[in-house]
Amino acid sequence: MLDDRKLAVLRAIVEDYVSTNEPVGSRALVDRHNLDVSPATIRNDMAVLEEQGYIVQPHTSAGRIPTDKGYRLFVDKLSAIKPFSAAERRAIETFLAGAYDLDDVVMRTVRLLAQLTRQVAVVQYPSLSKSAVRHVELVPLTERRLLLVLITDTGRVEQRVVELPASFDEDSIMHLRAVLNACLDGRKLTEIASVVAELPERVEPRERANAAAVFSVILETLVARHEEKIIVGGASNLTAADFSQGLREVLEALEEQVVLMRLLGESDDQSSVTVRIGAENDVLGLRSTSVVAAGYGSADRPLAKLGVVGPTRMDYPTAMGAVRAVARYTGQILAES
Amino acid sequence: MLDDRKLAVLRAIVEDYVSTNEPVGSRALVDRHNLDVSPATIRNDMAVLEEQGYIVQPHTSAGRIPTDKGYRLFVDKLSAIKPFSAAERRAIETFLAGAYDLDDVVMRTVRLLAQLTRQVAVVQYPSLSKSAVRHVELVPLTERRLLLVLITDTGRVEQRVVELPASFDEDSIMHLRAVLNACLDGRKLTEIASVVAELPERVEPRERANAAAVFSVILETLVARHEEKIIVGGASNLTAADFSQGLREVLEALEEQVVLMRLLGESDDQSSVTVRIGAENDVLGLRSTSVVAAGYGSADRPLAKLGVVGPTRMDYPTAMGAVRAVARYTGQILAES
DNA sequence: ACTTGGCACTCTGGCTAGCCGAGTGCCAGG
DNA sequence: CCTGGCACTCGGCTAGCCAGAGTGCCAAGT
Repeated sequence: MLDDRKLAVLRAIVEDYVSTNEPVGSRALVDRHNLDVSPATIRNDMAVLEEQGYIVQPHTSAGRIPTDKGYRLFVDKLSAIKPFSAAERRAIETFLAGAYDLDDVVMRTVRLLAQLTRQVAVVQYPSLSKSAVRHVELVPLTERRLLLVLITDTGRVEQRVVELPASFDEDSIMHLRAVLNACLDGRKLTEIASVVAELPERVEPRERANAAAVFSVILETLVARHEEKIIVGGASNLTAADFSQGLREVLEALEEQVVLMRLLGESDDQSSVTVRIGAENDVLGLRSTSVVAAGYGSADRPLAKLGVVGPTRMDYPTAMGAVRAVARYTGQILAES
Repeated sequence: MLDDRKLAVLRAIVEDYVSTNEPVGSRALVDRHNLDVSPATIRNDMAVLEEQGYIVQPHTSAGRIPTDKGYRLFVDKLSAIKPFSAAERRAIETFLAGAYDLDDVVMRTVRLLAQLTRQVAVVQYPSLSKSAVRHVELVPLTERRLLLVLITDTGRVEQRVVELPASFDEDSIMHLRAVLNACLDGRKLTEIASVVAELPERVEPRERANAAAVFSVILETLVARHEEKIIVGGASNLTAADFSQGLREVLEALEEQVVLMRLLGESDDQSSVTVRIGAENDVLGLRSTSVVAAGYGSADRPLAKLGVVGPTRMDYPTAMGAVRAVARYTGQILAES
């Protein structure tokens, strides 16, 4: 259907358009890339590409620009992920290695990714549903209130206030704490539901009411609606690419945790880099953006996702390279701790 | 210097310009507000106001717009903070009351503030330096690593990884934990420095090396550089007001924690609402924005700051009203827990 | 002394017309 | 199948113009 030269033409169009942000014409193409044919030939090729929906012209007698479909073909067949040089990788590694806790790792990751790609970076905290419990702590707040603190093996710390039906004494808390730690330690959060169900038997009858309150908080807020935390950085990079449809919608979408989850979550393949182009993100308001995402974590233990969001007119090879490299190193850092 | 009518004119100019975003001329003024004088009179007044630096005209023969100095006078003398209706206050209260932990309170606050003012909202977490320790927890991670978790009375939870010089056993950790809790519980973080200095005496000699590592982490990361956490919301509201100087700078500034701290921190008066207009924020890049901020927390116990950032052309009375109301209720909610 | 109406002046913004250049599509010939 | 040529179509730029808004100043009125 499309011979080699036509594909080369498409690739050239994408590359030129990404770097210049201007519709690219037949003449410019033969000049910039060394295609050994005349502009007229290119024009014929472009006519075919347009007919097939890979490119369009904004107005009659302007150059062509790629469509979502064009970018898709480019990403799938015409480009290779740009690998990072040794120096760059070392820079990434040392930058991330300086972090002193999970919050810091995530913050550094998002900053780094934004800076490397000059796009908006999005990083999800290690998913609760994939984490295991390392420690549970109960801290008395007032007469009838406890602070439940749950620490996971990825270093994430979750806290919830528990309202108790009855007042409590130090001893019963100690006991409850011991029971919780004994039973939950090392368990994945996804397994906890069943474990907790059996717990009531293991506490004194007179403490059951309070214990039940604690258990239900664990189940409700930590397991059932396993809340995922996502942070965004580099929003100022959005101003560089002038969006056809308002910048406003994009910013709004990026403030919605739910939307972000969908953006990252949709990528099915856990290990490698996935790209969603334009309308492929069925999020209204992000129709003119692309998402490059990857999972991070060690191979045997995926933790969560991270990625960048930018205009469809994006330097995909570089972005994919950066996302892959950062995901890799972030996974490493977290595995070590 | 400025008689009553001139002040009224300035007020009218500010109000009109804020609502229309267009330079306001003498005719429009007499029409919209019921000043019982002719446009010519207004023109004379405006000439004086311009000479004194309260207003300028963007080009010859356009209307006038207020200068920073003009807004300053308006805020100080010509406007009253717009109080919220009972219904509005009730809405705020119920919205905030639904929160179930500190993170949630802060998140709701920032959302609420952004929505009420249609500006960018900025909320600082309860300041560590003003918090007291409620509980300290040590969780073993690996052979040589501990996770130090510190819970404050404002519900804030801080965590740090501690690298130990020697391996440890369960007992020594238990002991250290007990010592820490006994000595630090209830202490303000600012007092801790002196307390920690005396601690080494209270641990067994053979545990001193590890204990010292823990102490130094407490001092370094929690006390010395008492890190303040700030979150931002409603950035999409920036797109409404088209900034003279790039939106980019503003977004960049809002991503810098340090800058945000300065913005909020500068306000000296703890209790009431303070306003910084344009160049009064000596942050480069925020020269064309104003900051309306207030402290929150109960009267006897200030916790931190919150506020909104918007174009100098801002509805100050409403913004001040919203900031005051939200600060008040957030303070209340946190005092209760 | 302040206010007022009148008047001349100065801009900006929008509109139109016209030109240039870039780029295309098509066609006939190699 | 490629190529050069050619007519055609637009977008963007410039120039010129007009209308409208707004001002500053002045002389007269209260």
